[in-house]
This record gives sequence, structure tokens and C-alpha cells, in this order.
Amino acid sequence: MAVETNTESREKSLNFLEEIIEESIAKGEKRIQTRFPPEPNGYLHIGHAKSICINFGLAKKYGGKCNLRFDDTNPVKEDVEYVDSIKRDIKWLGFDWAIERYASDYFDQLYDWAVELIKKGLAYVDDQTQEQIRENRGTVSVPGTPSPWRDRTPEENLDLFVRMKNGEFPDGSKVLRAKIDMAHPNMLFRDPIMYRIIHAEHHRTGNKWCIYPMYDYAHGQSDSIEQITHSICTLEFDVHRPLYDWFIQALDIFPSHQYEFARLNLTYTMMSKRKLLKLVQEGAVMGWDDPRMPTICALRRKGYTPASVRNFAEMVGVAKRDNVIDLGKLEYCVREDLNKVAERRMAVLNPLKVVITNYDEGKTELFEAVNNPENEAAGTRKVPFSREIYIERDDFMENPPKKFFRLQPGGEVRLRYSYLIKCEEVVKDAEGNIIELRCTYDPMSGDGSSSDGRRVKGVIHWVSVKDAVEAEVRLFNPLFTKENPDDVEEGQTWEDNLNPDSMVKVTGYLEPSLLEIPVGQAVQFERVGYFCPDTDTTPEHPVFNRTVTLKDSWAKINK
RNA sequence: UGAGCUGUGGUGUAAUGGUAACACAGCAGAUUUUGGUUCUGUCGUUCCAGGUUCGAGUCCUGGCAGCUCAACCA
Repeated sequence: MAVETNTESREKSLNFLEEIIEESIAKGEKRIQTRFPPEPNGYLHIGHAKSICINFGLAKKYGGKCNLRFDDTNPVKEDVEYVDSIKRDIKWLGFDWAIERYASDYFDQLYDWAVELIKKGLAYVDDQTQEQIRENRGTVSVPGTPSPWRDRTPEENLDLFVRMKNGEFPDGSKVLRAKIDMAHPNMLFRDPIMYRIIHAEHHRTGNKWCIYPMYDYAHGQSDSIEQITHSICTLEFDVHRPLYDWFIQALDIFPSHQYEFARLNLTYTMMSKRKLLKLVQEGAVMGWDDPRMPTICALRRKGYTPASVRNFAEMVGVAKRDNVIDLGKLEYCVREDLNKVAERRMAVLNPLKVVITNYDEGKTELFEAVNNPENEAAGTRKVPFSREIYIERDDFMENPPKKFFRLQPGGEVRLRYSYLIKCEEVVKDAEGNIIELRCTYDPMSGDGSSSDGRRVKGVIHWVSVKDAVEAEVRLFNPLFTKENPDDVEEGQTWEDNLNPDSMVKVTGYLEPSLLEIPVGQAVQFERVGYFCPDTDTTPEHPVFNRTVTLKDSWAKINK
């Protein structure tokens, strides 16, 4: 008799975008085409990483393609600095685009289409001031009032629009508007602006144009030109979708369709480009790639791996509900990856000197240490041991609480990869501060055993004083003190929630082999956390960043 | 309060009319030369009120709550 088993792996459930794509494939769609459309006006952050993973991931999963398109319709905000960084970040994440395009590549086509809409009587040139346009738009509960210029003839509109393009009018004096419905319940339909006059140099088209299309007039058509089948964006654009469809229908061009998902939010940080830019400009951080920033380049500099970020994007899922992801989940993802791939080293960040009184002065031994217990292929290395070593101050307590396994007066611990030592004497300065420990070692214990078979619970890391390499170590903490940085008291701003201890610099004493680690590659400082050499590092002045701490269940018990 | 979107543990995401599941976090324990890793156990949830149905997180009706939209930003 056949016994039904549940062991076969259950098919992973689809997210709503995958369902939409599978439905369209079922209806006969032969080709899946997505696109990632950043505006080059800032650096990409972890929220963009989610979008990148979705757009490129969906294309890959369904055998389609994903374009990279820069939404560069506003020359005063955009710069090549940003396009370069965006391309670098996407590649670092492990994705490659089918083709690279710019909305500005389509300026001619967009202009021709605008002329077409004018001729159809669907667009007009408005001479109202910005203030008048705003006032006449009405509000969510009050209909707008039509512009006095709304009924110009197509001939007159065409003449004016051509002259706008030719630079006859100053910035702000005229706009081209779609003629839809000034009383429409969707505010976006109250004669949306298609073109505005901006006499500014564009990073790609130079001074060819002085009129630039608005997002709503450019985005859908750009998708259409590239024959995007699934135009995926974040939720706040959902009210734009009817307008997106309106232009495509009015122009009778390839019908791309827009779908929206909820953007990513993370506790203790923020994704607002405007606010991040402010932090950079005001020097609150070292730059866009300051490891405290939520940007992709910052995560890279901090020691995050592309796989960990991709896995994070996968783990948070895709849906339409507003969400705030616990920062701990991102940290879980790096730890999970780094645990497998990062080599282990020893480093002491808050040193306490230990003199091993029964060990020969001037003698050095090399102990073999495993590079990565999770990966035997990573091999081993030699770590120098001598009479004077540094241990972590936290690994000694004169009056320890219960369950403290580390060093204490008269107590014994294992030095990782090395001997058992016993604390014989605590040396203090005039103020009573502990400045040194005097210990003895068990000469029979170097191979992991002990002279009489006794077992010792505590294992601590250490570094030989005379062999230690000094380095600046930067300990990063959340950028903000509140889960939601925008949660402010009366009279305060989000900047008052900046964490004054978001970066703590200390001097670390490192095992010498740490000097060989390349910039950006994370290693585990055993029992402490994951760290990588910073871009500021030099042979004379090594600098390490803390990527993330190790989980620390003792810290919890001890609290 | 006009329109649109969304409501499932502490946080995310599933369940597509049929036992509310998975991950993170938390708690307890086992293993461990990292108080790491790994393993085991455990906690706890369908916004509310009606209705349809043998059966509702899912369908219907009505509420309530949150978010988005009134830039010549994207």
C-alpha cells in the first residue's frame, strides 16, 4: 500500500507580482520585460536594493529581461556622479541589465507625441503662474477651476509650444498641460503638467533642450518605447497609474502596465533621499558611503556581502502593506552569510594586559588556529604567543556574578587555541583601577588538554603584546536613537533623533595576519563580531569597520 | 471629510471556501576550545459588527483604522 508522504518539498508560494506574471503568461504573453528606473539624483539605498532584486529577479525567473533606465527628466537635480554610483551598486549586488537607457534618450519622441496631443486638442499651453496653477487645482474635496488659457486653439497651442522649445520664454512663464478634467476626483487628472521650461544644462543632452517633460508624461511612454510588460514601482505611485494608462491610450502606443508594491522601511533608519542628502551635506556622516548610512555603497563599505543583501530582500517578501522591517533582520542576514564565509581572527578591542609569570621571557610559540570552523578548506594559520598578552577587559571580573565563565581571581580559563591560564594576582594603580593581571599557565595544556584532565568552561581570545598590530576600529551603532526617526517631540526635528554614539572609535590590538585582509572583506574577530578593513585604511594606519556584532547571549543574561 | 491603496503573532510573509504556516525576534534547554554556529522545545495571530455557508482570514453588507495624492520633484 502506498503511504502518502509529505516529504516532497512543497512548492514555494508566489508573491502577488509572480502571480500577475504567471497569469499574463497563461494568457499568452511570450516575453517578460521589466526595468529598474532610478532618478540619478542620489545614491541607491537598501530600499532600492529590494526593488532591484524584484525587477531583475522577476525577469530572471521568467526568462525575461530587465533594463536599466535613468529617469533623468529634471536636469537641476541630476548628475553623472549618481549614474556612475548607481551602475556600480547594481553590479555589486550581482545583477546586470539588458540595455542601459535614459529617459532623455526619448526627448525627441516625447516632444513629437506632445505635438500630436496638442493637435488632437488634448494638450494646451498655460500662462498661469505656478501659484495660480496651484490655487486653481482645488483641493481633495474642492474641484479645481479651469485656466483662462484652457481653450486656446490647437494652432495657437502648437505655436506657443514650439516657441517654448525654442527658448523664447523664461523659466516658469508657461507650461504645457494635458487637457483632462479640472474637477476629477484624482488630483493627478486635473490637467497635469506635461512640460515645464527649465533653462539648465542637462548631464546628457547639454543645452539642446530648455523644456523638460514631467515624470507622469515621461515614465509610461518610456516604458512603452522599451516595450516593458511589467512596470513595477512602489505604492505611492498607485494614484499615477490611471494617468500612466491615459497617456498610453491617448497616444495609442505599446500598452505597458504598472504594478505597485510596498516600499521597504527599516527601523532606526530612514530612506528619504532628501534627508540622507542633508546628512551628507551637513557633515553628520562622512559621506554617502558612511557605514552608518542605509545606502548600498555604505553597506558594502561596512562589510556586507551582496548575497546577504539579496537574501534580505528575499526574506522581507513583496506585498502591498506598509511595513517596517526590524533592523535585526538585516543583521541576521549578514551574520548568516558571514558565518559561512568569513575567516576567524583574534583581536582585542578593550585591552587588559596579562603577564604569564611562569612563561619564559623572550620566548615565542606559534599556535595553529582554524581559519573557519564552518569551512575546512579555509585551512589554518599560526598565531604567535608570548609571556605578555592582551585579553578583553570584559573577560575578567574581580567579583563576578553567577555563571560568569571567564577569568576571575583564582580562576582558570582556556586561551583560545592555546594554554590554560590561572589568575594569581590582580595589579591595581593608586586609584584602584585594574591595570594588569598576573597569571600562571599549565604547560601541559597547549594541545587542548590539561595536565590532570580537568575541564575548563571559559574560553577567551587574546593577542600577544609584542606581536600585536594596532588599528583604529570603528564601532557602528544605529544612526538614530528611535525605531522611527520621524517620531519627534514637539518642537524637535528628526535630526534630534540622531544617535550621538552611532560611531565609536577605539584602538584595537590585532593578530598580525589581519594586516593581509583586503579592504571590504569581512573577517570575524572571534567572540566579538565581523569586521573589515575600511577604505580609509593604510599600511601605516589600519582602519577596521565593525560590520555587525556577534549574537551575545551573555550580554542578555548579564543585563 | 473626494479618490486610491492596505488591514493575519512583537516584526515580516504565507494559507486562493476545508487543521492559520514559515522566517526573524523572545523564552527554555542540549552540544560547543567563539556565551558564536548547530539542534530541540516553547510562547503567541486573522481590525470590528452583522450576513451567506456544513464550514469564512478568504465571499457579501456596513463600520473602523493606517497610508498615498492638492511640486513647474521622481
